[in-house]
Parts: sequence; structure tokens; C-alpha cells
Amino acid sequence: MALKIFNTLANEKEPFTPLVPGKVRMYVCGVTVYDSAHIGHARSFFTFDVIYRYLKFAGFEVDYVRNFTDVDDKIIKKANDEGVSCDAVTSRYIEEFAQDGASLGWLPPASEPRATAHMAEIIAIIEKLEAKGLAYQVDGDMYYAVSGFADYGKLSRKKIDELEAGARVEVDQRKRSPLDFALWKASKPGEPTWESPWGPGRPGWHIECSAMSTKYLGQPFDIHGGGRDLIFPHHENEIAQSEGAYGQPLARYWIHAGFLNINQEKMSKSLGNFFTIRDILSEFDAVALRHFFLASHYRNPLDFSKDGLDEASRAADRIFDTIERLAKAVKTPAPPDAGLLDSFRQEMDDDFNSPRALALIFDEVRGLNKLLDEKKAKGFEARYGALRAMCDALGLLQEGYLERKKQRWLKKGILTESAIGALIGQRNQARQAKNWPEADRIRDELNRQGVAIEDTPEGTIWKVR
RNA sequence: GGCGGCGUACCCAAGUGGUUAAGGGAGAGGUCUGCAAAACCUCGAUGCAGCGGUUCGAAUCCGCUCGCCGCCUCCA
Repeated sequence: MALKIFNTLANEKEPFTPLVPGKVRMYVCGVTVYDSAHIGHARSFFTFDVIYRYLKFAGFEVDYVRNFTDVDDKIIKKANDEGVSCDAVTSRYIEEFAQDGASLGWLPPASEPRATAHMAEIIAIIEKLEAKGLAYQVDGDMYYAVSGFADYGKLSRKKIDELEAGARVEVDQRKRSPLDFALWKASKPGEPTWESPWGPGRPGWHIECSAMSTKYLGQPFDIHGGGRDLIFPHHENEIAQSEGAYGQPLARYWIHAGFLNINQEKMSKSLGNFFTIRDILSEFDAVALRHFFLASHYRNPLDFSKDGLDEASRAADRIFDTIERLAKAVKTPAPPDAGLLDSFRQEMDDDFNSPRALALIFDEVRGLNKLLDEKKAKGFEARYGALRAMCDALGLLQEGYLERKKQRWLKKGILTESAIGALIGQRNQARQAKNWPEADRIRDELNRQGVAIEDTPEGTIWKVR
């Protein structure tokens, strides 16, 4: 079975074939860098991280581009509020986003272009649109004339007249149509400004993505992604701009990630119901968060809760406990079991069905634990290899997961590692003396602190619960 | 007002016409263990919001009803 992707443009799953065999060009809309990213953003970028990883796993060479929007009203407002430059704001949050991404285990895209570094390309597209009669000037502003683009609405399946009828926003009377959107905004005092044929100003929101995607990936390219909320108007407008300017499709497959909700409501800055990535990482491991996201399909809405993360955490522990057992038991690694990898592909090829892929992983976890229990320590090297490969393709295989969990606990300063070792020693002395009450007392005490004791054939070990 | 989505066990969540409705978490019983823990085994929806319909056959298609959400405005 070949890879199928749900294409927003077609509103159904379609077989995926890249334009150039074996190579995938993917553009994902990044963040506007005016504030810390929250886990709603994280869900979307996790989704594309998994898609990126899986495409590579499936043998494609992937050129992955994800931009930063670093010129925007909100950035200007933030800079004014703080009395600093826009540059100071954007570089702060670009840096922070990079750190968050690294902590979360996202593979870095091949390019992470910034809007402000692409003014020449932006201006060139607007000029092209103007030459084609798709853009018009009002005072120092340039607008896109939606009426000139017959396909307008094809991505979001909206009709122009319905959009106009339903407009709930105050309409700028200078625009020919309420749907026309800004390509270039004349600068006001105190705003970042670039020279242009229409006077000093700055680009509108959508045009940067048209300019950068085409520059880095050409046109058409294979996959364009982002959160659901970008379908309209952002991606619709990108299509109008890029296809209007170049007369060919912008992207062939449009992928949109579902929202992260809290209590059934979309997590968003404006509702104030968000947790930043940093908030969550101070309490949970990145792998737990990744498992939480992988356990539901990327297009469905997902309700966030800390209870849910706790569950995900326990599930991740289960996988890593098993991997650790296997790592000790397997003396000579073998190539991954081909049949298992095939099954994995079958699940992931169906529009990146990570919940089913996880189910497969857990089936293997159970099966392999059973073999380990039965001491049939033979013939499972290939299955172990496949388990690792599958986890890796989902980004779950983060080395040192269990160790990190230990370190996080030790940081709380309740007990040191050597103190725990000493208590375990005392307990084992008591056990040898068959002083069970004392042995159990020590174990219970450790347990209360969050340390679980396990007596294995290889000796006593401890884990963080 | 327009357009779209969702409602599956105690919780999370796959499955969108056809053998026994994945998987995880929690729970119960069991094996192992000094006792535990972990692991493994077994048990958990004769039913998929409700009601009607189409079909040899529906969680899956159609209609209506109820509940929730999203987009139409900046938004991952």
C-alpha cells in the first residue's frame, strides 16, 4: 500500500506521489514571534515533525521549510509596550522557539526563513500581481483584488458572495471588495519600514509565505501544512497570491492539523486558556507530550489535560521499560524485522495513522516482554530492531528518557541517589536476615517519596513512579 | 445567518458497509514473589448520542432530533 494523505484541497485522502520521484518538498507555516509558543502550537509542529520523520523513514528525501513571521502588528505592539525594538522582540522569541523545539525533540527543518530577510522577493511578487491586474494601490497600501482570481475559495470551500454576505467585520471602505486583503501596508511612524515601489511600508501577513515557499521550494511544491485555523484566510490568500502571480498551482497536498482544546474549547492566546511549552516541560517529559499527541489522529480535535499527560507518561514508561529490558538482553543487534516494518508502514501510510501505529508498538511491547519473561532470549533481535525503528520514525525514541525522569525527580532534592542506594542496601540486609517488617518499612518509605523498588533476578533496582 | 466537524467501554482513543468493535490508562481476578513491584494471562462496549430508514448485512450510508465544537476576524 502506498502513502495516502488527506488533502484539504480535495477534501479526501489521495495517493501521495511527489512531483519529483523520491523527493518531497514541504512548507509549513511557522509562528509569529511576538510571544512564547504554547502547546497548541506544539501540537501542530509535532504533527509535521512526525510527518517529516515518517517521510524520511519511508525513503523520501525531504526538503522541509518552516518560516518565522517576524513583521506583524502584534510584534509592533509588543515592542512599543516594552519600549524595545521589534528586532529585540523577534530575536528573543525566535531563540525561544528554537530552544522549545530542541527540548521537544523536533528535527530542525532544512530552512527556517524569516519574512524580514525576504523583502526583495515579497516586493517582486506584488509587482507581478500588480502587472497582472490582481493588485491595486490605495494611498500607500496595496491590496489583492480577490474578484480577479476565479479559484478564490477553493481550499476552504467558501464562495465569494457568501463570504461577503456573512462579513462580520467592519469593512475598509477604500477596498473594492471586503475580501480584498493587504499585500503591502504603508508605514506609520515608529513602525519598521522597507522601501518599495509604492512607498515605504511593510508586507501584509500572507505575502511572505508566497515569497518564501516559492523561493525555497519552487512552485508547485508537494506539501503545504499548518494548523486548521490557517485554512482561511491565510492559506486561501497564499493560493490567490502565488497562483495569481505564477499561473500554476502553489502546493499539491495541503495538510492541516486539528486544534488542541481545553475543556472542549480551542486553546488560544485570546481566550487565555493556554499552557506554554515551557510550563508543560517543567512538569512532563517531551516524550510524554509526544505520546499524548500521537495517541490521537492529527486531524481530530484533541482535548488537553494534565491527567491525559499523566496517562501518556505511564504509557511512554511502558515502552521505555521494555526497550531497556531488550537493550540488556540483546547481545548482537540485528536488522529490523521486515514484516513488522511493513505493518507499521501500512498503518502510517493511511494518512499518518499514529494511533494505529502505536497500537502495533504496544502489541510488540507485550509480545517481547513475554519472550523476555519466558527467557526465550533468542530470535527477537530483529523484533527489537523493528521496535526501535518504529519508535524512532515517530520521534519517540529519545535516548535517556528513563534517566531524565530520574534526574527530574532527584532535582526535587528529596533524596540523593546515594541515599537511595544506602536504603536499598539496608533493605537487602534486612531481607537476608529475613527481617521482612524492616525491609517492607524501607520500601514503603521510599514508595511514599515516589521511588518504586523492584527486586529483579539481577538485583534490586529503583524507578521513579 | 453561511459553511464544516464531532458524539465509540469508567477515562483517553482507533475503526467510516461484511469474520470475535484496535491500542493505552484505570479497575477486578490469576501466575510470579518472603510479601510486593514490574511483566505476563484472564475479565471489562451483544453495542458505537437518540429515533427512524436503506441494505442479505451499518458504529460505518440517508433523514430527523438532542448535545458539543470550529471556521466565516488575528490565530498552529
